[in-house]
Amino acid sequence: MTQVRPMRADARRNYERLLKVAAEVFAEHGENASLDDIAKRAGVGSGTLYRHFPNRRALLEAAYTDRMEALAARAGELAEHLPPGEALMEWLNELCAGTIQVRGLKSLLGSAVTDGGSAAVTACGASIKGAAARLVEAAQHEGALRADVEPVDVLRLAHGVVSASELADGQGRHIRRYLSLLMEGLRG
Amino acid sequence: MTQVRPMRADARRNYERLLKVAAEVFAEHGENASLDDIAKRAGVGSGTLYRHFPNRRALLEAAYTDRMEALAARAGELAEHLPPGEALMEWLNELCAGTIQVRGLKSLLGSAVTDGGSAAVTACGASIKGAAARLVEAAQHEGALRADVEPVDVLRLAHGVVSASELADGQGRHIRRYLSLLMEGLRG
DNA sequence: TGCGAACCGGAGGCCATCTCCGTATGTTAT
DNA sequence: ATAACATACGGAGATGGCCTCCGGTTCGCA
Repeated sequence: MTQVRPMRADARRNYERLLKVAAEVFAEHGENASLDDIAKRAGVGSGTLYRHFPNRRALLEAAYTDRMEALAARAGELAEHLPPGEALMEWLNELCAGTIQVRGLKSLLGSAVTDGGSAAVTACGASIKGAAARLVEAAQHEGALRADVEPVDVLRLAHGVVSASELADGQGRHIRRYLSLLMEGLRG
Repeated sequence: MTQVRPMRADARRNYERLLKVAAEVFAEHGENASLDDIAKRAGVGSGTLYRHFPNRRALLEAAYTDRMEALAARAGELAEHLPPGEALMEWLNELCAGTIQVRGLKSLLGSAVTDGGSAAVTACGASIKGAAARLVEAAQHEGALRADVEPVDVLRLAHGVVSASELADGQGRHIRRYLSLLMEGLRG
């Protein structure tokens, strides 16, 4: 999957700048920020942007891969220090909080758990799903979670909690409450 | 609130055509359908559209008022024939199903339960909230619902269930399941 | 029938997305 | 060092959506 030939130096420079700027702009203005504006702020023509990232989603994904991976890694830490049920709850809480804070992350997490979407399951989407699966299964094994829900259901419902919370205030003050309501239902 | 002078005949005609076409187009293409396109399909200049409906939201609201009112009225019927808890569940189910079927209704229902949004609470938003309040309070009175949730929380969470369900398949096949999970949590 | 008020239509300004291709720059071999 | 080639750049411009503005039309009333 690595390039046969390494990227040209200028290409690599631009690629990196775009990634950095995109992360900032998406976080500030949300996932619908102007791509031309991102290109401009990166000191690059729009053609260059579209060559590196064929569409908005591709750029969004590339810009937030690291955050997604961090979130996935966080699941492991929590699993070590907390009982399965609490670990799941805490992880979902951090996931939702991150989703609200970093505008633009939401649709990315959403598309990671979409069925009929683009066939290509992105790497970071897989990480998140893997992390969720481990936490969910551990919780189920311990009886802290009903057996008839799948990890992907949990992720989707967490996404739903974020949506619900956004209606309330946009700062995520209701996340914890809505999430514990949800967990109550998931407990069985 | 009624017009001092009745609308001119041509104005009324156009107004009505726009409403009809808008309902169709929003249902088909979602809330982001092209307004110019709606105007064109209604055989009207875009100026005319914007004169009657200053912005997208206004048109959306006008186009779906009847559906919203029907949904609100449905709450009363269900309350008569079912015990409170089931009535609420069933009503939420119909609400969510309608939200998915008629693309464009979702954001309308969403903004009805948004806090920091436009100050003007629309009439149909109030109807929906009233209907929800009655069902929720009846259910709480009977002990079928925990006492520390407000009607608006329930509506927001239902909106969240729709979001979750949309990630799954776009036809709402998971609504019932997700909703009963939610209700489980809301029961206390 | 004629007049004023009400209303219409669509051209056009603005902004965003995305493509295309002449030009510039990095890279490699000599 | 330099030539020569592949690679990448950039920004003009096509397309399409939003919304405004105003010359022209139509309606309704006397």
